Amino acid sequence: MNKKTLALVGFKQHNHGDCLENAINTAEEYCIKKNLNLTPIRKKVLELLLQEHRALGAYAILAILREQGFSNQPPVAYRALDFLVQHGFAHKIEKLNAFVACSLPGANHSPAFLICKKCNTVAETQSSLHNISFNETANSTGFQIEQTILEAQGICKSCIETNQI
Amino acid sequence: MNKKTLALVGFKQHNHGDCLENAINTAEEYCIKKNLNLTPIRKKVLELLLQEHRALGAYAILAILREQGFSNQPPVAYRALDFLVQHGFAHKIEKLNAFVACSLPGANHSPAFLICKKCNTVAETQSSLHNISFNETANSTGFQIEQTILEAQGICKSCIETNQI
DNA sequence: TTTTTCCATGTTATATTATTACATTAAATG
DNA sequence: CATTTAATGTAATAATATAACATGGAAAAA
Repeated sequence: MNKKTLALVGFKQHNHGDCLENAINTAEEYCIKKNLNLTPIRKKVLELLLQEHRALGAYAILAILREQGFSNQPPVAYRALDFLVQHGFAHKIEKLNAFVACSLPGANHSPAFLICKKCNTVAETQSSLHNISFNETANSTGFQIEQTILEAQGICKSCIETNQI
Repeated sequence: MNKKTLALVGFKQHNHGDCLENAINTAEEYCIKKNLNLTPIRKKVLELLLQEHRALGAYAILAILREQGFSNQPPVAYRALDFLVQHGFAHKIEKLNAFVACSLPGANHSPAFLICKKCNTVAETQSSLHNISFNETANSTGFQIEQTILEAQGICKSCIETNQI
């Protein structure tokens, strides 16, 4: 139904079939190595997220799960998402109360996101490259950072260009 | 009830009575100058937020409003908060789905926050000082940023010290 | 001055997001 | 085989947020 072969990662064109397949393989290998249990539900949710380079709400995911025969109670989605987020396969976009697949799996990252308001694409980059000075400010007050959220909302290049026609 | 005279701004001690009074005065002057309507509800909500250097949820605010004789339907709180956020008197902390008074009023800022998980204090600093390289990354892909969210969660100095006893 | 418009608020209803608590099942461990 | 543990099923509800329409009152227009 959503079998695009070309989409956008960070607003860059790429072969989306490969992108998805690679990500799933990486996740599976990682889970084997770390002795994590990538159950059918968890894998399915990861696949759903990977099909989009957009954030999906828990209830959107739940609706798709139901179509595919899984139970459709909220905890089903939230538990799978918790697992994926906890192990770095997905991220929560706080601004949207929604979730995206991780685009930089394995990276020991604190991610940063660009969220396009027009097409809803979410692009991921490394926050650690950006927030050095923020960390320094925090440190200088003795504050110990555990998690940093960096999200920018705006309009992506392609939407700007499309609108200008 | 919550009449502390000493509290923390950005984890720094200060006279909180003055802090609150100054902020209200600044807001009132700004509203006169800009021809904005700082109605009783809006002013009350701003005062409630200013009394804390913590984030308050809309429903916590609503409960206090009710105690003080205002209507207690959700839109009452959300409208006041919308006004305050829109004009820079308050900010939404996305991570908490809650709101804080602006600590740097007037500054043409994009704010950044340090959120202490122990005491719930929220300290505000200027994001523009930090996210330059993030902006550059965005610009280089042609993405036009409209709003940047920068929030760090962790433990503040005072809570670290307290716990170590 | 009257009328109209606009803005703020009141109110009802409902949508959306998230969690708690307990039951059941299946796999892993002893 | 018995026991423990992890994952899932299920019901109920909590917490956050918005839509839609009614009312009131002040300012602007007539």
